[in-house]
Amino acid sequence: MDDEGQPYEPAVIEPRWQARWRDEGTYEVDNDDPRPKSYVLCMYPYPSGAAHMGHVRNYTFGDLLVRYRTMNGQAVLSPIGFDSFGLPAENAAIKTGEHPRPFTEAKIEELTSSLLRLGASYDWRRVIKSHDPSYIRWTQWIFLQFLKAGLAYRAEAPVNWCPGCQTVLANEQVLADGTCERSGDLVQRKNLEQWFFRITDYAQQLLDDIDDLDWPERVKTMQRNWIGRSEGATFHLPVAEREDLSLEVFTTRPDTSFGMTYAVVAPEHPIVAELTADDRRAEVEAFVAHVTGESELERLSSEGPLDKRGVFTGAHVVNPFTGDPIPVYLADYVLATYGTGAIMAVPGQDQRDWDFAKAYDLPVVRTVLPPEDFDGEAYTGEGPAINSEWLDGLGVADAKAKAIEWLEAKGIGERTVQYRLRDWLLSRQRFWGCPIPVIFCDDCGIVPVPEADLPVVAPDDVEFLPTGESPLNHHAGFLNVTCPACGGPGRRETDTMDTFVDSSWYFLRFADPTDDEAPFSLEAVAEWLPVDQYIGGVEHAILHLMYARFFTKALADLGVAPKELREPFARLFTQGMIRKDGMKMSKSKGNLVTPEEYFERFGADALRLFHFFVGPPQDDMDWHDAGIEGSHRFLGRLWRLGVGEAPGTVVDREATPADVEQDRSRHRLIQRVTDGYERWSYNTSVSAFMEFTNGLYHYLQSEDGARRETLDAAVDSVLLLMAPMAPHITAELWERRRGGHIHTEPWPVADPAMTTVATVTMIVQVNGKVRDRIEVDAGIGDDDAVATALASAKVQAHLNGGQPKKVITRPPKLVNLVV
RNA sequence: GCCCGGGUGGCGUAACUGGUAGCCGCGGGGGGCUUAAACCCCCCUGGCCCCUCGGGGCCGUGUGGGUUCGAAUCCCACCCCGGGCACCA
Repeated sequence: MDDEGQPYEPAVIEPRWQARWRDEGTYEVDNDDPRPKSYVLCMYPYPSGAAHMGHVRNYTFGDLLVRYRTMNGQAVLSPIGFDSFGLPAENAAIKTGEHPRPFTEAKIEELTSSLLRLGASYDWRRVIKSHDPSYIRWTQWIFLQFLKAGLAYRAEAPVNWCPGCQTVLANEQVLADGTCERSGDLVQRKNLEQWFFRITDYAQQLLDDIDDLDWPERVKTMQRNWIGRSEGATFHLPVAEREDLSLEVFTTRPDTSFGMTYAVVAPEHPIVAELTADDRRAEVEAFVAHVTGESELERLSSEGPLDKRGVFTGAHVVNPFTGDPIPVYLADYVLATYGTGAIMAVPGQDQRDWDFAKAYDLPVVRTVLPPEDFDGEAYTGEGPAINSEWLDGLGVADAKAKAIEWLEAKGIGERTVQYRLRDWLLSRQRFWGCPIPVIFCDDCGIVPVPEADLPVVAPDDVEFLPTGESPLNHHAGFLNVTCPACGGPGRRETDTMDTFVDSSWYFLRFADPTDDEAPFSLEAVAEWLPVDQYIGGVEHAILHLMYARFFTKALADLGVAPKELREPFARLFTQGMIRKDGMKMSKSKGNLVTPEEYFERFGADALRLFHFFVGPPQDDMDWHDAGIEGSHRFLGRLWRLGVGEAPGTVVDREATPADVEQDRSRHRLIQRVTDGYERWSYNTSVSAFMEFTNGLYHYLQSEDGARRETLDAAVDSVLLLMAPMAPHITAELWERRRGGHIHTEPWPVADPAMTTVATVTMIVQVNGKVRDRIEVDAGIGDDDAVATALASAKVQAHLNGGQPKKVITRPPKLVNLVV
């Protein structure tokens, strides 16, 4: 590039435009904006410092949509916030003794500057931070509404205790191998008083409403599986020789009840002590002690011999179907928390029951006739009932229905539905979270903090203990309060909320972020919600999305949110993960790649373009930066076109057929790119830009040169179409060429008359093999197509003088001659 | 084990409803510009074979079958990779 040229310098132009968008409030929208409304939201980030490539990918996709829809004349709500409570800040505090707040705020600053440097467009007036007292206040207020409505409750529950984090974990935070997702420690089991949200009240709604969501099918399936609805029956098995006692079981296969040859109870089940025969007591107690002392890992991984996993109680219950007494066992694989904590065992129809029966030498009775060629053990398939008296001959579904009718008629059981979904345990024994706003009083019990006293904010003068225990437990000023009900001495709850609580309503607050009368106004939420397009990582497919859906439904039912608002996110897009060397990119693995160096070397536009180009946005990608330079190179080509420094000749003339053809390809580009943006097919859109730009270089260097008017229209169209992808370079070139602000220009529209092509390459096949390609008129008919095909010497050579037996025509694209 | 995705050049990918497989880019090769290099511009680039150098033939989308005039695309079976769930009664 010579000194007189106008070099492409992203490091100069990008910050200038970023400052301008922020200072002018280009992407600020008011709630009474008259344009059609659209709400585009990327999942708000945990502020861990400067952005990494995962953030870049997420916010780049979101930003394209915001800018694209804005150019399409919509008022786009595009807010950003920070999920700023959480463990990393607290762990840092424990290490350094510094309070998590300044630490967190510094991280927010860093992340904000990365987002700005990326060119992401937000309404910066609406920023939300979970740890901000004005946000804490309303999170606590919502908690109190849930408490009032019975949706929040306190219960003693076996919990997952992480010894490393000194805290309780939700089931979701325990990995499949029984370790803590954060610390990697082995999770233990412990009984503690904890706060829960009654999400199970909404299990059926959460399940039903999945159907209407425009979400990836994969995510919908995960949610359905997580809720895990199963239909069946619960019924009572009277304990033999104990008039007063019965064992309640849940089964999905009441049709197989005649084959029930024993029953199994969870070791933690309250009935165990009463059930156990005296001569078995020692052994049973040893077993229970062993099982409850087991870590989650040991208990779940017990795949070995079953004879160590159960114990006979010495008691019998009566199978109400046969009237026969059957033995009762304890086994570690029966869960106290699912169903009734006890099961009927039908070894003939359930493989696990079969295995247990074999290990303990218990009888097997088949109640469904297996097919003749069946050579397995338990048979779980379809077939007529056998050995089942009045059910014999019925198919599975009919037998189920009849068995349930019988149970209900006898008054010993009923049809029931069970869900795998558990209530949401939200207590965390942490400091850096939203305090749970209740006070314990010896006289009044649990007393909610009066709404006027909110927010309850953790004190600053605290000392972080190396044990990891929350300093709130030792802060007298925070701990000791007067009971708001009786004025007597009270003690504050020191647990804080799971950070998923904060993220369960932030998208509502964005509609009305400074409201100090309510978490948000009904009107503001009605204007913007549901979110039209939610964008985030697939790792949040289950928990965050489930909790946010629950909150939305509960808040709507409580009248806090509009009653009609049943779902928070109408459309969801889950982008793929970025991996490095086959591993998930994460700070803890130390394989984070940050965008800063690329901003410097190639610019934000090149990095953004690379993310669009590298592959389909929903696919996982392995990080490699090989393509970024290519994106930068392409932007350089665009730049030279834009400033008139691309090689070739430009002339003023009346349009020649070649000029018209060039302009047609411009219209096809508009069509192709617009379609690509709608379909999230960004990689193909970039490829269309490159193809088109290559075409312009050829056009310029062609013998006749480029017609100025045609060329200008082509370049301007590319700039407009690329503005959502590469907002800085397009804005800069537009301003230099045309004046004004490209991002407030209307989206270009293709002229349908100009998107068609005059001639098409027709392929001619002989017996399905391509033998010739002939340029034909796009409007060619069957007969002409065949005639053209037969006229081809190449085709004739392959026909060997014979006549085709069959001719398939798909004019103007194809003729296939079959000999 | 069950439920989803996905296997296409050296690499990332494209091919929208079955109709030219490999667009675009990376990497590689060649040429131009330059005193030189970088940048930039142009051309070539799936494999094998033939060739009169213009081209021609065969093979080719994880494997094996099938449907069809025609299959990367649809069906069956299998292999591999990724993700989710996993004693849920």
